[in-house]
Amino acid sequence: MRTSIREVARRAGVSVGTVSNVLNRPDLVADATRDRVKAVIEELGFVRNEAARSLRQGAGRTLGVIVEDIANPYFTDVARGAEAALNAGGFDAIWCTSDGSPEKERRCLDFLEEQGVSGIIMTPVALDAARVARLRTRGLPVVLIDRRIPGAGACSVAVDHVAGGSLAMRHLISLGRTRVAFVSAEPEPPSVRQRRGGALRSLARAGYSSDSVLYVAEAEMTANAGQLAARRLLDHGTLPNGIFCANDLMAIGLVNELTRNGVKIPQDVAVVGYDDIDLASTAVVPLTTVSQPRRELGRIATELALTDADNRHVVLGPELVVRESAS
Amino acid sequence: MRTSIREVARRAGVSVGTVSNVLNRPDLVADATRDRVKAVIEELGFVRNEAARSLRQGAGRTLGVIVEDIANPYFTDVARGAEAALNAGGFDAIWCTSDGSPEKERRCLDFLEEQGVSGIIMTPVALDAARVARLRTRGLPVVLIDRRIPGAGACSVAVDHVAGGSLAMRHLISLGRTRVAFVSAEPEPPSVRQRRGGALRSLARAGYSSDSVLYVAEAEMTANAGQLAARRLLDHGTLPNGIFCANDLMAIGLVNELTRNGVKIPQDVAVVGYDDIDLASTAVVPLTTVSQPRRELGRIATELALTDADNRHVVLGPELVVRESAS
DNA sequence: ATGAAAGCGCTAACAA
DNA sequence: TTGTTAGCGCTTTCAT
Repeated sequence: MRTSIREVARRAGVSVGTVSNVLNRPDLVADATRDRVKAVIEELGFVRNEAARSLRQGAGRTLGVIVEDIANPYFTDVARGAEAALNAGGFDAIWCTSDGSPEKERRCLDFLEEQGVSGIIMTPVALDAARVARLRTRGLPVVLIDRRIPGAGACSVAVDHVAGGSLAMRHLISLGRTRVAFVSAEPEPPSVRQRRGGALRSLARAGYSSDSVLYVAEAEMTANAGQLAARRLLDHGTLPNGIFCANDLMAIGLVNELTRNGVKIPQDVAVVGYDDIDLASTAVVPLTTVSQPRRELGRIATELALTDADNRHVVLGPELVVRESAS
Repeated sequence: MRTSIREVARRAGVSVGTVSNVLNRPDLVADATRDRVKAVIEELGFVRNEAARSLRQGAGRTLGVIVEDIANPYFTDVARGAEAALNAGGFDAIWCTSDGSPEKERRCLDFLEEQGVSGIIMTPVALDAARVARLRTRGLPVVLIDRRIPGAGACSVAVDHVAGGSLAMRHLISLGRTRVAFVSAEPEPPSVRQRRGGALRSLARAGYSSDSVLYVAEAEMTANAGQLAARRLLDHGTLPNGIFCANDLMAIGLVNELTRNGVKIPQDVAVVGYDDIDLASTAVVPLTTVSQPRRELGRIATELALTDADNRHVVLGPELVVRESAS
């Protein structure tokens, strides 16, 4: 059986209230008493029962974080940024993984609500406005990463993907690579669609027709999917001279497959990724990519969640990181 | 304010006990009543307060999982395996990340204990036997992944790393690659030391001197560290003709760097990794590696945790996956 | 089949 | 400065 505050009180010869004070407002307790109680706590290895605490207080000191895919370095980096900020603020994080499934996302939300978290940070998959609105009415701050749900009162932190796509495309254009392919996923996440939109617009603005833009979509956004995309492009006949991938993982799989087939990067094809994950800089051909301030994203999300702001939307600027794969 | 069971009871015109029964033992409740209560629950979006529930019941239906490094695909795969099994058993997981820091590990344990989890699965960093023993006395099952702590009563699930290292080395030997380097980390995790031990023994058994085995250690076990190791080997003068890396991430960074420098893999150097992460098969040179049944590892850990076994130790067998990098 | 009520461990308001 | 106590929301036992 777990030792309770009562047992500590008994052994220290004080009341439960005093033990509670030692735990929560030590300055109210006389030095001698405090030391004695602390010694007993230490001796017994007492750990406060958080269930009772948050039941009593009505709110815990934990935030829920729902991540779409734990295997994707992009998400894990955002998560780390969030956790760091959160710990700094004396909070703890409860992680959940939605695995991109709306069903699992619902389960995660239920779980977090049951746990009585005092805020939720998430990368939404198929979140409906009603559910968010309900959370908001309950006084739960909800911060969405990289997506907005209009009219639900939730905050969001996002990167300007249109700008990011534009950045990537303008770089390809500056290298004279205007016969481009866009490697994406189907269904295409909103953020990726925005990147593509920004890219196409830049192409058009530079006076090039976007008719010739190849669109390759795979089922996922993994290295494996990138490899499949590369195979498809190779089979297609003539290769484009520039490729913009939906994310770095895909770019890595694609670059590897192209390299294996004797395609020279960037000479034959310039490749641009998105995210600037750790692996990007150590790829066979170090990857030119669009950097998203991921840790920062997590940090700001945490701040919004902790301040319980309403309807605040922060947009961060992406940055082009030029490496060998497109230079 | 969160709606409570009382509010549901009031609106449905029943007592709180009945609502509780609808939630937990629906068969005890008359059909009509049950439907009415369920309708109200739906309408109000009622979510059970888990704090109160587990306070009352003394134990929750959640397990704590402490992962060393959320960015390492090895751990995330184990975690996924664990979560799947756990959900199947009607449990939920609370994740924590120790980031390889003993200090943070302690915090995670405190947090999980406070949360009242009914078991802990972890990849220990610097866990002391006393702490584990205390958890065990409290009736908390503790399952360690890939490490044992003698005499604390905790269970463990591990892969036979000596066998794994041996597998890798014997394969290199069969390819005639006996001038080998071992790429590791400093400090060297026990599991990696075992792999190296197995490898060296196989070398000796095959009648080769292990004097010439190069030992390269970096600070981490990341792709970046692998790249640094490759640089070191390149600077060293003559390259070995076989390299065994402590894990796939290092192997990937190393293979990339070697490839960039015109080293042909496997012709000039054969490379073997460890883990068989997703990226291994799509690497520029698809990676020969030792596969650990990671999901399985997670699954078994969960089972041990849920059955509250004592001192049970499961050892799984690794498997050699031959791909181009050593063939 | 349903209701009434005790009590899980803790915090905070109040009393001493 | 310390003690006493109500009550957070729920489950469960015992009546009805």
